[in-house]
Amino acid sequence: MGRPPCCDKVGVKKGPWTPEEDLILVSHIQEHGPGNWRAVPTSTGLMRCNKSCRLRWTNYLRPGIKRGNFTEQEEKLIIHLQALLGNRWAAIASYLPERTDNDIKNYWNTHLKKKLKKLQAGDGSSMSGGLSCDQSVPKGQWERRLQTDIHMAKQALREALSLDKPNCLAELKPSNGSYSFTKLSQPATSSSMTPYASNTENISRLLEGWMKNPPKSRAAQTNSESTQHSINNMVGTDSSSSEESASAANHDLTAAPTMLESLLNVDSSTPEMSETSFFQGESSTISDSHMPLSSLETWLLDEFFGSVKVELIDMPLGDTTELI
DNA sequence: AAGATACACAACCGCTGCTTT
DNA sequence: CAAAGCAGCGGTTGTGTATCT
Repeated sequence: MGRPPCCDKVGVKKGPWTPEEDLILVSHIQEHGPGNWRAVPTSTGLMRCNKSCRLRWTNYLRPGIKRGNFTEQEEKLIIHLQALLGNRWAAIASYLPERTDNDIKNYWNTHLKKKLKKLQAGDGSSMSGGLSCDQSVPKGQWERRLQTDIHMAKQALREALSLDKPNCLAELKPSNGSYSFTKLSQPATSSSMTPYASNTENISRLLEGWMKNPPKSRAAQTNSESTQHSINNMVGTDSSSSEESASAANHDLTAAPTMLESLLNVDSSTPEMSETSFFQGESSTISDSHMPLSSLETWLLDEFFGSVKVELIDMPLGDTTELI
């Protein structure tokens, strides 16, 4: 026999989440962690099915989610990954830790699809950066080759980023006329911080957040935005400010190592704790969903370090080859 | 100003693989 | 081992907002 049913469909609420529901859900997750979704509706009293609770958390309430304004680099990465992986949005999202699969999927369907169509109609070339998957190679052989490649690429990336310590990011800094990578301390959104404060404290902070963010015209969005804002306050992140900085510094060189670091964390055997795996119960799909992609990593190296070289090319900074 | 249409995105639906009993 | 549930994923829909006519 199987398990008892998780929730009956009778009396289950549907539609947009209210701030109150968000609050209840977040409070529950603060206490118990994001897992055992089956128990969430019953223990919280939420008239939602566990699936809805899980989706609301993973797609909206989870800390560290960046919303809106995809950067050019993110766009390129998505296009490239989509070309490689197809519509495996969860796998694609695992390369963009701050974006949800739903977000990426929506962005693809509403923006990138059209953009690509337009471009392809224009000159026949794709935006994927000229990546070529050797389809003639038999699948098994191709995968084995990729396994070897990914190992080598990871090693090279580790060396390039000097990631000998966990939870360290690399930053590109000018030094004596040339650029070099130096380690950064972990940003506030990372797993080094305490994700949840005490329950009552957070509830009051949430409410405080709503008081400071009066409703705008778009009710549903306002609710969600203010909740997210409050939750980010609560957990020590601020998506709006990080969003601002992200869009303002489209060519922010620190973004590349961050993304590349997430690549390095793909290996589940690494001691680093990724954002995803940090949350107990939130099963990390990274190792499962990642196809070994040597070409991807090569492309990332080209894309980010290559662009660094391009950006620096006009500066009298000396040899940039040490970046790689 | 009002209706029509397009757009953006949150949420739901249904399927699949894995886990539990 | 089989049956049933769980969790995750991708596709699709619904709804609010913006823009156009």
